Amino acid sequence: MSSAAGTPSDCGGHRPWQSYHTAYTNAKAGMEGVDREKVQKVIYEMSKGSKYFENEQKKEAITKLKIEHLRAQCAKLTDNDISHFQKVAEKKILELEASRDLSKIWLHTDMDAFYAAVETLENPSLKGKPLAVGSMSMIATASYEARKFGVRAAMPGFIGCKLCPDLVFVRPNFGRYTHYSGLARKVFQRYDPNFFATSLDEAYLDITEVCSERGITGEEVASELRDAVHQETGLTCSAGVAPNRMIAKVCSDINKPNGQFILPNDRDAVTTFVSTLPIRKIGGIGKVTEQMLHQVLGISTCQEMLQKGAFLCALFSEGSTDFFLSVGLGLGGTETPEHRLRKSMSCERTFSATNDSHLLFEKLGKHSYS
DNA sequence: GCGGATCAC
DNA sequence: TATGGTGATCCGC
Repeated sequence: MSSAAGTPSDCGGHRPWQSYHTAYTNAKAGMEGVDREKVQKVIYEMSKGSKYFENEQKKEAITKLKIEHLRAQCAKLTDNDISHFQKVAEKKILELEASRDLSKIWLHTDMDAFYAAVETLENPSLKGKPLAVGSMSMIATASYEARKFGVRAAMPGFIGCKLCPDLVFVRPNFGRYTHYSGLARKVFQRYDPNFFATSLDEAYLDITEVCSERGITGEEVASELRDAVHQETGLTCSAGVAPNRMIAKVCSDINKPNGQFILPNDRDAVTTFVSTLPIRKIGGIGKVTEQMLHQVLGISTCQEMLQKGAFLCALFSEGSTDFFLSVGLGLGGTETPEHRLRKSMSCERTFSATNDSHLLFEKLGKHSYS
């Protein structure tokens, strides 16, 4: 199985910070000129030895085991197995291709550094300053000025301070974000009354109708909508336009902030787009899945999902392979999903680590009904 | 079924 | 000093 050889992981060497990757060490909009090596080192130095760090390492060890297991399974495959799964994959790809729908135009919008932008709007003295909305424990959103220092959402504030000593902190004011979110949604409503929001600052719009009714392109709708959002909220947003939601979401990130990217409803355009697209850009593929697919099968781009289709079918569940092959074809989300009700509600709070059984029993008592 | 893992925001 | 909260889904046991 030499074709599926992963990259040798050069971990635990003399530059240990290079192998410590957290959710916020990823490339993101606004991080272009950042000295990644330096940021990595600071994060590592400040994390090293903490309980959090230990837990991260434990989780990494589990991922490593999973990868070993998948590699072993891979090595067991006979030529017969492989040609069998090759046929399975080809059949599946044909089925998926037959389901391709290029008749819809989807738009994904994403407000730029939303919480930080709202706080700056409410308090203009913050303009131009590196700003973190959150606390010393957790940063919810970082302004673009802060991102230049490597400060990012989901990073603990004390590390942000180390990276950017002049970092200004503002506590989150969710009432404000809800208000501005409502203003933006009023705009979305005009372009698609059935639009659906995935968070306060993101939404998907099916703009097929508005395009055909007004005889305008997706690009024109995106410009107009972003203009209107700016007029009515004072905030900027970015947009992506594509034949399905999966790709539209990727597109909205390309020219962030205050930009847009349009992918035409054309099969070639879509396949060319996914041919070099890193799988990590796709919603649903996170740090772990990326590592597994890369280190077991050598997959980095969406297109490689198709080339390694037989191995995907051999190693993963039907649901997973369907998803992976769809990613390879650039398919995903053309129908408007039916409105679904929330299935659960919860409320939790983290308390500081303790071994004190008295404190723990007290917590337990407060939270039990009996 | 349930709990753990993964993912997103 | 210090690494979140909420909701969903999938998978293996």
